[in-house]
Amino acid sequence: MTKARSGMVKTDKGQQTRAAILETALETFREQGYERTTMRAIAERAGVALGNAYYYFHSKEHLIQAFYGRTHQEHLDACAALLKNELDLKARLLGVMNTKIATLEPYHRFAGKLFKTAADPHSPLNPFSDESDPIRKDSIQLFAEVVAGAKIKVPKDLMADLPYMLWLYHMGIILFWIHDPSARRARTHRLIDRSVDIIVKLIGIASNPLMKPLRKSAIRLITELRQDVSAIAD
Amino acid sequence: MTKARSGMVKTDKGQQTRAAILETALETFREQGYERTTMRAIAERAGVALGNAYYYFHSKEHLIQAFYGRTHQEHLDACAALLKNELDLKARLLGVMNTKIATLEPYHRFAGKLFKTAADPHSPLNPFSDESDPIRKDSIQLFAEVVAGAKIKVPKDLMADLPYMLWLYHMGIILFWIHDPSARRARTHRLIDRSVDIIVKLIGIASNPLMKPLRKSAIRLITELRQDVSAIAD
DNA sequence: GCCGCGTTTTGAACAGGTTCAAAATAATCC
DNA sequence: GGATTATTTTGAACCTGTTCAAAACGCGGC
Repeated sequence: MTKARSGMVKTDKGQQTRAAILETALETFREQGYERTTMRAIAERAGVALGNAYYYFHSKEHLIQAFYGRTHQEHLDACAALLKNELDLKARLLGVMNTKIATLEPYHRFAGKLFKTAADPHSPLNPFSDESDPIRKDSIQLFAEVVAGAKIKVPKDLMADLPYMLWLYHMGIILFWIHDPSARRARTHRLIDRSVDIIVKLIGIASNPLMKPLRKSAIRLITELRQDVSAIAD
Repeated sequence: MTKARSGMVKTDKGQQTRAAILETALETFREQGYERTTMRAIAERAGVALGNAYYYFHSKEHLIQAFYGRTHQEHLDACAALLKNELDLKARLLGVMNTKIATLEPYHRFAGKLFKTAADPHSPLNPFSDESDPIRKDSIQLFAEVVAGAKIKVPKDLMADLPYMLWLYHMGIILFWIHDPSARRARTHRLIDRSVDIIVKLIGIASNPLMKPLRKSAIRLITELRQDVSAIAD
């Protein structure tokens, strides 16, 4: 997660410099927002030369990827207890979602710019990109646990793709959150309440044998969509 | 649609200059892509000074909005016949979607950058922004016609929000299309086939009286989401 | 100590988006 | 027509992300 992603850091001193730049960057992003933070400012504040920041991070955008990893890890930790103790699917999903946006909250200010760059198909920050693969896998895994640990019966076929579907759903919620200017993200929370309720109901309905044909084609669609998306890196 | 959006153009000569810059810009975008097209190149090719381009378009991104309007208009025209003659909902929706991506195709190359900027909540290009309101309304209206002109019965409550839902769906497809590198966008077309099929089935199922409770809460969710999103401009 | 070599650091230079004050041009009024 | 005002046009200057060749540093081997 917070691993060095490149072969450029060879010494301990290098690690420290890299860390210092990253800390300074995230700190400044939180304070000033992404746009208003210049690479020169980061370098100066971190006590290194401008070029040095580029030695460790290929671009300003690359600084963002560290943010992904960090908040994801925080989120995992914050969810651990809930996932260990709670058995009700609805409560589990609700908890995971609310925790997620709580984790992201300090960065709401620049989250917009973040998503902006992430939406670019050619950007390595794109959540579907190869470079994002580890975190994406990890993130989907989290939703697999949400389902697996719940006392609920779902058909095998649905079970297989449900984690991915929930991950997609969670991306949608984040997108909404980014655009949500309401106090304490009240609207996002309300949206989560409502949508989680519906999702759980839908899972129930979809599990009904009568729904098998529709379920099948929906799953097939998702499967294909998934393949397609991951095939994009060519 | 293609109306001048600012109070800065007062004379006929001004209109012409504005148009020239816009044409040159879109042309160059198509040829070179968005990133590789510099404002200096646009200005030079259009035979004006650099600053003049900024007199008519606040920023490079603002040049994109014209693209929205233009392709939307093209799409409307291309759909007119179908919507007049076809009665089957599935065929109507399928046609509108396939036509949409056909219209966008010449710009696929820079569509990524386009969406990238559009994803920024603070960008006027954001499809949910005030500045995008006219086109958005118009676009949703198109889907209202898709439904209204079909020989199909849907409950009133669903009818009210269905156009918006379909519009959201169509945004999702565009997002996929942007990321789709397959030859002749085969995957996007397949996704459209599959998803339209499911949507039509879902509409059928949701219209069942037994589904009323779930339908109600889903509609409520969408309604709120919609309000929220449009309330963002504050 | 000092040489060689890989790693890290530096800062100047470049590129392209953006701003702005001033100049040129067009429209309006007398 | 001339003066006044509004609109359009210009290009130099600025800012910030990015590149790169050269310098500095750290360290094992002698």
